[in-house]
Amino acid sequence: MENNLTKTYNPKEFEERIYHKWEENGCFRAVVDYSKKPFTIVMPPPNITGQLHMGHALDQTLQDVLTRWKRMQGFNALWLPGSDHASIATEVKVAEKIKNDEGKTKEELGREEFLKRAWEWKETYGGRITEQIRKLGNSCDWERERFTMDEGCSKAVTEVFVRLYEKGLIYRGNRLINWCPSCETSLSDIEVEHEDKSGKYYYIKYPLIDAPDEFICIATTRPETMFGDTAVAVHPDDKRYQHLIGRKVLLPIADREIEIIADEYPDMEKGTGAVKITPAHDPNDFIVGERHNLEKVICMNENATMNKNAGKYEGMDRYACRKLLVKELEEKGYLVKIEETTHSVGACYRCDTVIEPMLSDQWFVKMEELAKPAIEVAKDGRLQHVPERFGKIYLHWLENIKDWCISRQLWWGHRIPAYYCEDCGEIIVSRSTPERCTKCASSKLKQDEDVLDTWFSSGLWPFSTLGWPEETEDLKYFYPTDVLVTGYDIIFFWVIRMVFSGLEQMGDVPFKYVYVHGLVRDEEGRKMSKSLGNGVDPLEIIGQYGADALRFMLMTGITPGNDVRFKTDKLESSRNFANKLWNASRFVLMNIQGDLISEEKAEKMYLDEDKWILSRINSVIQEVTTNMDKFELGMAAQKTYDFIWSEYCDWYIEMVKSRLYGEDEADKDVARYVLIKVLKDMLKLLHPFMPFITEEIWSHLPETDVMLIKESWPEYNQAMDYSREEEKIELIMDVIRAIRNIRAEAETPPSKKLNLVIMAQGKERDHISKGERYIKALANILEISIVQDKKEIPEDAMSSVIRNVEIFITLDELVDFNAEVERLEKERDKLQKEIERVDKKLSNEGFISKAPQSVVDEEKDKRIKYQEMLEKVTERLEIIKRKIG
RNA sequence: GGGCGCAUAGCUCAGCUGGGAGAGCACUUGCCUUACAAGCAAGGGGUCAUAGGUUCAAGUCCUAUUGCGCCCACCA
Repeated sequence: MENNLTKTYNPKEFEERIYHKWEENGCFRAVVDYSKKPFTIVMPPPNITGQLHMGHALDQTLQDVLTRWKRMQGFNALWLPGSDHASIATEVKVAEKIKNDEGKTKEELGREEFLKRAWEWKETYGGRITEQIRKLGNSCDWERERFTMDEGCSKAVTEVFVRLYEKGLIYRGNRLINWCPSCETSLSDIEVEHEDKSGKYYYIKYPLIDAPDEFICIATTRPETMFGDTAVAVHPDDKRYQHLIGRKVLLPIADREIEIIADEYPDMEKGTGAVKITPAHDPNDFIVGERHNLEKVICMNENATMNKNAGKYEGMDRYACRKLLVKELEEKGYLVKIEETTHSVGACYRCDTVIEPMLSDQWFVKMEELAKPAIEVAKDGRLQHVPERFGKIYLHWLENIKDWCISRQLWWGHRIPAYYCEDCGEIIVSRSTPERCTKCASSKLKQDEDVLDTWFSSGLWPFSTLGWPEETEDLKYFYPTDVLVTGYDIIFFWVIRMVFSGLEQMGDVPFKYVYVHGLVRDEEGRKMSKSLGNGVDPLEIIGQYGADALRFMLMTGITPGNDVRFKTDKLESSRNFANKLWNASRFVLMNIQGDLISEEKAEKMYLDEDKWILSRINSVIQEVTTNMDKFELGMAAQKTYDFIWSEYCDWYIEMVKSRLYGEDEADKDVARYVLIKVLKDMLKLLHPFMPFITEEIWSHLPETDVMLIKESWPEYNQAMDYSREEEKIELIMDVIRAIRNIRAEAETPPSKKLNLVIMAQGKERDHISKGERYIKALANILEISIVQDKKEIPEDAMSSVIRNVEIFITLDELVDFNAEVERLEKERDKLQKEIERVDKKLSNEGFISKAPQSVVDEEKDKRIKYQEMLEKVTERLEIIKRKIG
């Protein structure tokens, strides 16, 4: 047993040491063991693009709290860590770095060399991230660390691709996709962020071929796409245009003939009711084009410059073209008018460039069939969202799902396992590189240049990390995982993909619960972002306040699904709490020299306050466990905090001091026993939230050979339920509070010892006499006399009523009776008000007959209690009033 | 256009299945009391957004309204 805690909590002294100790002792390791139930969480793999931010700290702390808690509960807890290659995001970063360092573009460098640099990047930043995860205290099984592009995960990706292709669920198609002209790749629908922006409506005349003086007027926000127009559509019911259907117009500038067609698509109320149809550059127009078999004319290049179909505008950027084209249209009399408008514009989620809908050959996943089982599991409860409302969002999205474009024109990622025969054009999708074309036997095969959407591999994470497609023991034992913890911002990107992938490949949900948390916002409530520069670095905070304080700050006062605000205040208060616990532990350690007595021996000698604190921690254990079961982690942390500070420190330690400093050795032994016992339970309850400080204190306590991380979670113990006796100590506490109150109001220095007279009968008298020494110590009282006769009440005293107990404090100086009257009158008024309120309730027929008996009885008891108190206060008032005339 | 969330003390937020309003910080007063000034003790401060409804009883459930925020959607 050691007792060398420093005076102030200093996390730097032990956090790193303790983490090493855990790791060295394999505390985070989880291996298949059928004697225990598994509890599995796979870590949402952080992107290797940079370093951890506060969002990660929140996300991971939640997971670590759950993991540590379940581990203590006896589960075989596996928290599997890893990182994500983050295809597009990393590629952009690496390209930037190459540009800065070497002044080269990635094309100049070449694919192979570029990938080499990307792997170097991964080594550097991946390593940095794992170090950060360690600093947070996270108890993940490092021996199982994975990367979305490691051999196993890559194998899983190929396997899934091939399987889906063979089932006809992956297809290659020439469709309209979202194109980022800056990243020069396609994007899936959810990778496009829409924002309302102000723009202009351009009304343009398209003259009729057979009647050049007549024209049809269309409205568009993107005139430059007119080079891709292949029709003008009007609604079949639109009377204005009936006579024009089937006739042809001249596409101005482009000098091409296009037909006016009838289609349900145009809205007669909007614009002119006539719409230019550009199937290669607008998703709606694409559909109309399909219906009418229209030609699809592409008028832009991949970098969003105009192509040869734009004639003299070829090579010009789309916006430059727009400007000049409008000018030309105006000059030539085609422009009718320009209106201001706001419309939704889509931008790339990585680089914020306005996306261009483009017609392109891409790979897609057919979603309808895959979505069905994913919908089912959410409906039948096999998959549950915490909080529930996210289940609705999940369902709504799945029920309206569209095919998923999975090919990306990038280099960093899983290359698509499709090969094209240069002789016959056959497409071969294969697990390994084929040697010959399966159709014409040609050996001239070329692999698809594209890579897969990064979320394709993330979607397989819960089983690819456990060894799939091999049928590993791990997979059998740990899958399905238990909880997925993630932010609401990636439900669509990630959660849904994992669910349908898991159901399709594994035949079971990838996890039973989805715990959804919010974002970490800055002190002003703004989203933390790089562009605002308002991000807070978790490592800096850990350096300043310690990992435990950061973790606790993130865990308290939060509710699932809601955003958390980063507050320095809250951080300080968490750090102060750690310090409080630290010092309480120091106090305990200073007072427990020697061996502890046995439980049997202690049990026989418990005093009231021992029973009280034991009973209280027992209740707290029960409540906190219930909260944890319901994912109410913030509430669990709060209750633990309150108990430690307001009950153990503020009351129990203070009460026990008089015993520890007293003469009775047996009494001391019991106090020591209880102090340690309760402290140990507190440390256990707090450990998931503050693992470092609790483990450090634990190591100094007697009889702690097993590390706290391996200890079992405390359980409710019927034998420790002294709740019926709690009122004994609560009465003492009330008396002490009342004395302190009087003292403060009388402005008596706390150092001044006072004499106290208490009038009490029956069991209260008994309780108080047992608690005399605490009253003396905690309220700084010199002498207490407990009386039963009114005659013994000192005349010159201040008084207060607690239940049916009256206390009187005699002061050396004369009591200011006028002030005393005022004080008592306030007390009386308050009691009268209470009685009135209770009477109103009790006189309500409905209340008496319909409210539960226990509630009614409670009110009746109150009525009696208040009445008694009121009588006493009134009587006292009369005496004083008489006295001062 | 559809959906969701929030509105509680000066600030930031808790408040689970309805039964006398809470915490942290800030504020006032007094204390360096032998674990802790990163502390101790005592206090002030709230018609729980508004209006209805259900109920014996509503911060809590229902409806509507207002304000703020978010998500989804093919508004040419």
